[in-house]
Amino acid sequence: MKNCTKHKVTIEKKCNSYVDCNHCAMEPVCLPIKTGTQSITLSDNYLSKRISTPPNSALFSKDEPLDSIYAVTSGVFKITDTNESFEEQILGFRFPGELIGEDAIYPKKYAYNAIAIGNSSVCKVVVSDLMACSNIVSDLQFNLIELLNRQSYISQKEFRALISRKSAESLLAAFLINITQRKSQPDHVTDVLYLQISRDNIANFLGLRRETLSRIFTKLQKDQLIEIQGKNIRLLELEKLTLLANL
Amino acid sequence: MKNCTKHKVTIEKKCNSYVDCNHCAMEPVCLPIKTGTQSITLSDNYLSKRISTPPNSALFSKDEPLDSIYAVTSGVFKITDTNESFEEQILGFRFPGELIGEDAIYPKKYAYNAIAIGNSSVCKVVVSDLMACSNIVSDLQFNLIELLNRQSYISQKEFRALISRKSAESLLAAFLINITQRKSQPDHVTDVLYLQISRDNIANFLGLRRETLSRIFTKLQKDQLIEIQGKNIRLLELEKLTLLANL
DNA sequence: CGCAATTTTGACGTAGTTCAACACGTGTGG
DNA sequence: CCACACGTGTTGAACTACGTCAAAATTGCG
Repeated sequence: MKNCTKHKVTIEKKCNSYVDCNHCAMEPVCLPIKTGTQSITLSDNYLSKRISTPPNSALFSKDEPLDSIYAVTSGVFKITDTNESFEEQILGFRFPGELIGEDAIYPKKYAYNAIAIGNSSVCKVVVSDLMACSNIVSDLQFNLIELLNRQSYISQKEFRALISRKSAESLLAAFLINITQRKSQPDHVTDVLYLQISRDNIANFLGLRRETLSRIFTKLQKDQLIEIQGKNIRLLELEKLTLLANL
Repeated sequence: MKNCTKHKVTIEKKCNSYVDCNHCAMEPVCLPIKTGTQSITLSDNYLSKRISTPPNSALFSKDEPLDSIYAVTSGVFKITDTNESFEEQILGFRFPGELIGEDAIYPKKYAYNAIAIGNSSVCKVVVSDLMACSNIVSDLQFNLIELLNRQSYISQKEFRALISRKSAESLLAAFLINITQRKSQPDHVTDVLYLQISRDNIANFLGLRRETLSRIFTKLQKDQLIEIQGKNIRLLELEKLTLLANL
């Protein structure tokens, strides 16, 4: 647990979206260890360990054997694959409080690349250690199941915004809403987004050309639905945007 | 376990894609119970129970509280949601050997509707029973984690074929390949598909108009990549189709 | 400052949509 | 048995949203 918090202050200065252990996706796994009487030492020794990741650095790459599961604590990560033409294909993003690599348990190797966007940080949990712990601490295994399901839920939601060949306008609206919800802390919902993600990355993810995305951005601004200042975006009409997102 | 197999013969006659327990997604959960000395009776009493589902019947509906997880044993199911315009939106399909509803553990309610296409059948596992068992049988919980991850892996693969705004041709190629892989038993890969799924459902899932889909189907046939006889489709050039699927 | 990377704007082409008609099979009722 | 409706699938012609290519504008960084 110590490891989860010791770098908190320095990172908060750089990036407003740091999450502490209370808002961390890994909490259900860390928590029983923290409170359980039998295994406090396990956690302190190795269960979760903070790692800082510079911009564009890979947490892991596709097809590498599963080693650890990560929880984002600050910054943003992109989940990518490389297509036959060796172009990057962005499959999703991961924000603070969300997991990365948790879906590699089945084929025991990572299904995608995980790359930091900007300065980011994660808590790393070595899977073999986690499994070893889960044999000792009875609560932990069920928490783990819930935890994996929660991330699966988030990923599915992110994904659903994409399908069904909506118009580019709907796609972007859905994307903005999805991002806003995920970046908002449960206590206070923000309507101002700092999008660390570049237009190119958004366009890639949405399956649009950068030019098209740019036009849609300016159209939404012209229609008074959003206000753009570089990477800062204010959602002016959340209801209208939601309507637009659903076609 | 008895429940998993007793209807086998009758169903095999109607539908060639019945899976027995050895090929069932639920096997890692059923198996330790079958072999473990302590809990044989649990399984026989209630753990898995076969249910037949007539065409267009719903296994469960979106937002219903989580009750059971299902493993498809024959037929096909579609996973759907309803958009703001009350139109059906198909999110995916589930074939024999795959799970349905397994991703509802986190918010404790189903995230979609599950509807049978044609006569189908499932093994039903009540989640509360499963959890109760998993406290008793030590192997089971870890198997469950793997099991959930496996389905998550299958779903993600199905998803990925959709994204990135490929051409309609690539979309259909990717869809056909995905379906073929999932319907093939691990021992023998088929190149002949019986598509229980209607063109309308495929078009809906791929986000295309039925007219467009029809044109693409005939184009692929004209190009000698597939051979169409109603709902039966033979993949003639698997390599070329794979190439096409990847853009 | 100055160069490179990123984002925006404009003009034109195309893939997929839209709308409309038709074809086929199946079930229903007179 | 035919007439008709209805679901499903195919085909044609005009329209449009997005892609493509090219260039300008803006941002960010050494």
